[in-house]
Amino acid sequence: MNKDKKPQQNTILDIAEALKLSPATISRALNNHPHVKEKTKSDVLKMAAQLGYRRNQMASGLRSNKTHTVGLIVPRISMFFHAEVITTIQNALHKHGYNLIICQSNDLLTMEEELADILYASRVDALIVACTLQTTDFSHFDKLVSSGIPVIFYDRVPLDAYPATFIKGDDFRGGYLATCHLIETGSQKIAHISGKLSSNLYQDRTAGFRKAMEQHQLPVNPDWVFHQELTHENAKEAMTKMFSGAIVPDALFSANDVTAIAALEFAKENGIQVPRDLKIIGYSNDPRTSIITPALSTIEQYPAKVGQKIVEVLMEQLKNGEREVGQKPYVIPVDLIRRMSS
Amino acid sequence: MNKDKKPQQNTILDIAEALKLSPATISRALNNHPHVKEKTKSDVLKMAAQLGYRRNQMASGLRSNKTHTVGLIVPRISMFFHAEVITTIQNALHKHGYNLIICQSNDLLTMEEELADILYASRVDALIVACTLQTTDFSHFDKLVSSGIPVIFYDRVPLDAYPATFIKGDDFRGGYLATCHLIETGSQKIAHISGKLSSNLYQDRTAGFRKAMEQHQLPVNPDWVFHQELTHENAKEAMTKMFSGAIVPDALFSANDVTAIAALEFAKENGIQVPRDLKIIGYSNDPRTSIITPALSTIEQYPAKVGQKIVEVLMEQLKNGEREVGQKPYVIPVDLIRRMSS
DNA sequence: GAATTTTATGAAAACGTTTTCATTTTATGG
DNA sequence: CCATAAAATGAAAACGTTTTCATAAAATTC
Repeated sequence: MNKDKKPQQNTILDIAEALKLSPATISRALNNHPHVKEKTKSDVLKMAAQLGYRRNQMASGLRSNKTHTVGLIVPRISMFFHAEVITTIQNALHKHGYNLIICQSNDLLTMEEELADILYASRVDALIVACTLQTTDFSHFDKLVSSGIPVIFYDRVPLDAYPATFIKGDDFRGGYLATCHLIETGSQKIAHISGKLSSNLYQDRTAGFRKAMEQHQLPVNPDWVFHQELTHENAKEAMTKMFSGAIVPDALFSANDVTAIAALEFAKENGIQVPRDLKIIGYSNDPRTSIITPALSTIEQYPAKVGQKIVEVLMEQLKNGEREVGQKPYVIPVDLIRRMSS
Repeated sequence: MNKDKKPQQNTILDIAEALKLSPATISRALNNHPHVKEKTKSDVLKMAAQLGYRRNQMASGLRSNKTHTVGLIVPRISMFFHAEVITTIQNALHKHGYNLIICQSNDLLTMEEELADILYASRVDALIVACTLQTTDFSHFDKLVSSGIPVIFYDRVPLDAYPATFIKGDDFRGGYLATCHLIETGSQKIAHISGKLSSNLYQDRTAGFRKAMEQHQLPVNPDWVFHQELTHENAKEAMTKMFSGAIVPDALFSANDVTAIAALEFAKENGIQVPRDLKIIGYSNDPRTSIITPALSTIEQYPAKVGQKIVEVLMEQLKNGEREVGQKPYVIPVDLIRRMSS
């Protein structure tokens, strides 16, 4: 059909020819190299605009080993928190002239490994990762790290020392705040549904929970603490177990919103009044929590701030080349969102 | 720090040397070229694996004008429907060895234009687009189209003839089904909150609405039909207007779920019983609709099917090179999800 | 077994930049 | 105004593939 009219892209040579300059000078001008006259620079820029010139990323990347592309691995983009973080990252990177390749691991370790490999092969300039919940070994990122490619972990980060940068929410404080809130509103028999302790997220949230209980001299009933995959089904099962006992809890701190929602459903189905008989608080401020009846209290994680920080740190590292390794994680504050369920 | 131990990537030349073959043969073997002996192929593949060889995308792309990367422009990845479509697309493309660059227009036309430009410059092999609601002019995609790059529009597609491929939900049927359902459950005075008619989505959904009304010989009250941005606030305003009149509607078909939720909130706040006094149906089957009380009826759009179809059509076009232009849009069926609000 | 076709390989150019090194031009100081 | 330093430009190589064209090796035909 319209195969003939391929409007071939103008190259640096076209600009060179038009201005009677060498391609080398054009390249320097376009890259704002200090050794080129101001007048020449502006001439080149003008001509480039006039010819609709667009740098060929691949040629440029091949020669300079820079792709101007950042990789991102995330469990699932449909998770509200991640969607927000990604949006912020993308908009910020865009301003700095970087592209973003977003990949989903579907929370599978094998997928995460494969993606790390692919993104390494794609020669991304940097990598941003929110790990799988099962990721405890990080050797699949070694290649990147030892090639000097900045790797930034956020949200779900390695537990032990790993030569990369970490940005995380204040999960300990989140757990602490949530639990204190339940206590302050009069609860004493508090249950806790959390995730597998292989992830820093749940280690910290649970630690915050225990700290608050201890501080208020409240006992933690081991039968009311769950560490399992945080699915709807698992949460309902846990609720069933707890509410078939002789003594039942009067409050629940769920380490994510999905399980808090499941718990609320369970309560409704079983005639348990929320918040009168059972107070519930979740984690993440998922949009659903504000819509369900009664609206769920939860912990706000400020995804936009997380995204902002990631890009800030990233640009710093890309500029300075060398990064300080082994430093403390950057911690983004969290806040309590109080609603009708507590 | 660890600058010294950059483990440089092995190239095609390393394989060539190891096997005493020429780089040309290696390249052909890796690309499964017919003119290379089976034995040689397997030798090369084995050695490539052994050396941990990964093709340099940029070199390959520069020479062959293929990036093995597909661009995607979407209003917002946090919209449930789009998140699901993207996930499907990504997983499918991944199996075919393609990368996906996901970009968000934030529903801004200027952003969409800029992104089309950037992705063109990035030499993506194909482009997938869900337009902005304001996009009525599509000339910013002309460059891509006339360069022979497959462009696939989905969900929000151009209204008039444009030489590209379209994949859309059956919005007319969705509007029709929703309205018929309201009528069949006993409603007669049906209101309709829709979006701006600049988008095919709302043209079609509204057309379906009108068709159903006409077929059942019910009048459409023009004061009860709104064409506005489908935000929470606008919906509440519309509801206020309608329910301050002498006659009030007994059912509402909202063209998206956000406004259906807003309408439900309005009803709750004003003591209007749903579904007794007012039946409500939304559109898209957003996760929130099943969680709100009463659960909202809505229209399921099967985002996974949409994603699947997109990739199917895309791979077809990438393989065959030439695409059939000006053909009918591919239409993905929709279904009614009946819940408590109707 | 020579002539021809088919199959498999190699040499070298090409893709569009960036960058090193060399060279020319301009500015500076005495 | 010459010597020198500084600034601006150019020539050419390089990045790692793919691909055209040529050639060598193997298979086929008579």
